[in-house]
Amino acid sequence: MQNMGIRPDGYTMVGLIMGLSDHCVLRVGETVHGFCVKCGLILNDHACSALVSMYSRCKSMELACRVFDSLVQPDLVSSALIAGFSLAGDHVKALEFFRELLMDGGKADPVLLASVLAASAQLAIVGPGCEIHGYAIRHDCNMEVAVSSALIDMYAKCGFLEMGIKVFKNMPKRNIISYNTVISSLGLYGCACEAFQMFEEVLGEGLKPDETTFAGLLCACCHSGLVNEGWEYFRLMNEFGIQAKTEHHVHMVKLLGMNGKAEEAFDLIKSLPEPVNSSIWVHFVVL
DNA sequence: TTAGGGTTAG
Repeated sequence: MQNMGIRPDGYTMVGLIMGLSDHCVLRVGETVHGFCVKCGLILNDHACSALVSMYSRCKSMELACRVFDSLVQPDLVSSALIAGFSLAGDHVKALEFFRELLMDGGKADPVLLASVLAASAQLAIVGPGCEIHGYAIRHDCNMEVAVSSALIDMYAKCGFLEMGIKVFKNMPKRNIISYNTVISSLGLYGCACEAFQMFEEVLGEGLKPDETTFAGLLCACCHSGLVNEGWEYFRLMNEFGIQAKTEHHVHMVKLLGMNGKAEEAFDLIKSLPEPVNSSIWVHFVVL
């Protein structure tokens, strides 16, 4: 580009950084960032968020914090850093930072709320989740699909499935993620029939089930020992054009193995190509 | 005048 006499600007560099985020190429990301600094390119909040996000995805929180600390007006990039901590597995820090943001007079939008709710869910402590729920109600964004879905998951993971179901029932609009969340939650609590009903609702609503929907359904079958239903959903994936991944096979192997069908589980693993089945054998051996 | 951060599963 430079050879053609065209000078890359902030937009070009951010485009590059965003592309890198998905592949977690930390060294290249650092080079691009260094180039921006060297050329004196002014990066605004969107650009800095992209940088913070890129470093977070690479689990390089020190560098993410360094970008954040260099900001004159850090407020607008806080969300990226909070999401980053959560992504890097430091949920406690994500919640601490969120609290600090609010205490400093900052505001949280639905995207940030969904992110901190996910952090609370991972910690399985209902207190912060409830506080965030209250904040969402006060700021009139508890009905946002992402916020509600994160609330369902948070309540379910904290041991309050009923509360999660209540949130789900009050949702004015649902997407496949909301359904997936509730299907997985029901499955984990051993409520397979209710999870199956939810799946029927997905189809009735004209939504397209995805890999996660079936992972939730197979997990539900596994928790309730429903072998026939498990096979049914496993085969149904094909009809929806979804290829079974490792997690689907793991659920099936566990389901079969724990219900006296070790031979079927063995045959299922054997039918898989070499690199795929090696990670699944472990689950068979554990059984 | 284009560029950020988000919810399920694993």
